[in-house]
Amino acid sequence: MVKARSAGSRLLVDDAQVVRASALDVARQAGVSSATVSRVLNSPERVDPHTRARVLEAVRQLRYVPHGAARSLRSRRSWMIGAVVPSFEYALYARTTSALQRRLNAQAYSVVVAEHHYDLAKEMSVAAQLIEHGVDAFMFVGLDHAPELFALLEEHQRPYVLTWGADPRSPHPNIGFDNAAATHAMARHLIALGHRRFGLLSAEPQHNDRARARGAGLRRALREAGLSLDARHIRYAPISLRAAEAAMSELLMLPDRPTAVLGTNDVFGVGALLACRRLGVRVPEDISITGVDNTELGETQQPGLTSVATPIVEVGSAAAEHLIARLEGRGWERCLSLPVQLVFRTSTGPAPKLRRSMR
Amino acid sequence: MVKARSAGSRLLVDDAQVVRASALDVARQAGVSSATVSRVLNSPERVDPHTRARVLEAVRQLRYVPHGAARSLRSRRSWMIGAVVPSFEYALYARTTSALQRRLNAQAYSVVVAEHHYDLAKEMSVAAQLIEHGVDAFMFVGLDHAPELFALLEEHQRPYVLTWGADPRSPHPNIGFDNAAATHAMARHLIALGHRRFGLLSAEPQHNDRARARGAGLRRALREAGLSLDARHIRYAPISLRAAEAAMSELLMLPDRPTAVLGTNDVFGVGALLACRRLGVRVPEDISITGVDNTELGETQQPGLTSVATPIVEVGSAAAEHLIARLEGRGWERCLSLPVQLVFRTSTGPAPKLRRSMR
DNA sequence: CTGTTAGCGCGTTCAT
DNA sequence: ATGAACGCGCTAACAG
Repeated sequence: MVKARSAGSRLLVDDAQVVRASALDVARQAGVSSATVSRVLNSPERVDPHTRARVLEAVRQLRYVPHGAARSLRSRRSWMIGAVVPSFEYALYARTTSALQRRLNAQAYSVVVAEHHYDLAKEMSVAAQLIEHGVDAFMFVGLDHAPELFALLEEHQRPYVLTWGADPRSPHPNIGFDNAAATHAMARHLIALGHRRFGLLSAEPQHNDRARARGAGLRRALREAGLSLDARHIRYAPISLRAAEAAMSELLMLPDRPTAVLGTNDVFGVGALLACRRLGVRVPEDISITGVDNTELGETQQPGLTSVATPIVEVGSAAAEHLIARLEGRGWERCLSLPVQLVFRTSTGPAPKLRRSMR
Repeated sequence: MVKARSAGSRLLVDDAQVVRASALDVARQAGVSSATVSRVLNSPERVDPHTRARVLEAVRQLRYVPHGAARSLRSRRSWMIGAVVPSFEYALYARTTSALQRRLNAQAYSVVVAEHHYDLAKEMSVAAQLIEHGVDAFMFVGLDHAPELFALLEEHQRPYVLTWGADPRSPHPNIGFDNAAATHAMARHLIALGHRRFGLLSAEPQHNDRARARGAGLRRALREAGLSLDARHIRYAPISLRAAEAAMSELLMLPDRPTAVLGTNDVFGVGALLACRRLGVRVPEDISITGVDNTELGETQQPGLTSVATPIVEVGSAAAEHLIARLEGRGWERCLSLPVQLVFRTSTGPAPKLRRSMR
């Protein structure tokens, strides 16, 4: 690469720009000092309108782009926010990230994303990497995280917000919804339909508070109805259609298989539908299937998957608001719980044994 | 915030760390100079194993995290890569980004993502924002971009690679697949099944080379078969199930509606299936429907959506390889075209008029 | 193999 | 309202 600029030379408008223009170049072009250029960009009201116009014209001519690293080094703010999510598959967390980004971009923040593929140690290391890159604040998914992660955030004084879960008693700021209430309501609905034998299809609950809370909601509803969940009717699997379908197939082979199977998200629900389809089990006549998160994947199945609509987009916007408020020194809430809503479709119906008597 | 460090004081291991440790702190702790600390971190082989061990121990004790902004400012590399995609919805581009990130993270790069929602002016402005943040290189989706974008990249000497399209004659490095060939092959398949009246469901082709190429592939196959595409059988719509369903409903209302409708991606294909379902049109008996990209959304429909598998994950990995090679000064190819493959499911069948004679 | 020195580009004093 | 001078934390260049 050619070094086109020699010490003291002026970078004229029509120069071949092999080196990017600096604030000093802009200053010379406008006949002011670099301090004034900085002021025009960061606190324009503190500079005379005429000089301001001259500077902005020079900025335009030289197509000056401030050097973010230098700015960050000096001002100790990078205007970057880290979003650390489990995965982009199935567009679940991606939709939250997208909403976060939309809101933050409007305030000139950029979003740096990283996936950890449901590995909390990996989550810790990507967060460290992002801190090194200087991100000002973080959004994480879920309430379960490595203690070392919180220590790291504390040590580096980085604001953060946990999402996709809501716990008023948590010491960590969180914005989400009541995962247990979602499945609790769903289970009550199924119990009212006469179901007594339930199955659960879930992600591994260890280190995954969403899966754990969603399972707990089901268990609580059953307990309240004097029922219980047979351990043989529980299957944990990775979050993928294939794995969910395989797990559901196992449940269907059981001699006393459940009449209602609750998936802790729509991927499990749809995987269950696929298994039923392949094995010739009729839904909802023979068995009822439900999901959580109300995705288009579930909505478009036949039968349509009964699910719980979770406010995953709103969570992203609210997380952005929260972080902006903190970075600007404004007040903020420690916990925000947004409502969920059951969405009834045709994958649920009366329990088989009771069909006749309920008609 | 308390300033815990006074000039010249040593930051001991058990100090309350209110200020993050700097390379100088590590150097003092290890009894070396800050330059040696830098060397241990950036070219460890150039430092004596004993000193290296002492430095690393100090790094560990002080939980030192290098200051990325200072490093970027000095070394003129940020170790950040920008990934600018149209959208995260439907996990299409998200899967490519995810693969890119997986590969780049392994080389200590972080990925900064931004969406432009199919707006090339917005794309230009987010790219400028990312340059300001100092990203070293870019991945973009598609071959169509604002000329100003390329000027900006050129001016700032940022390597970039275009993806999801392959054009050997393009001056811009690109990694993707032959979008026209995908729909061309699909159309030939449908023609062989006896179809003569085709419909096209597509994203707005202006400024969207994928949509344009996919439409062109269909047109070419028809031309080669002595057929043509009736303008009334073409519908452009935003990429969403709702919009696709509405557009398809219009086609179905036509007196001489097509017997085969090609969606330029699976979202259009599934939207078309939904419209048929709602209006009681049988697939594939009354009409054949196809998509592109072979998503699980299409795969799980009934009937399963015939589609074209595009190597969107491989494109992400290859893009990462390409950028790493360039950033490390190694050689690289200007164009890489990966193969696509038809995936036959049950949304396609013989054209209605020919059913009897073909059996 | 290691230390000294200088400066990356900006924002922020403190002057005027 | 504007300019001069300094330093953020790090790494490249050079010397030893």
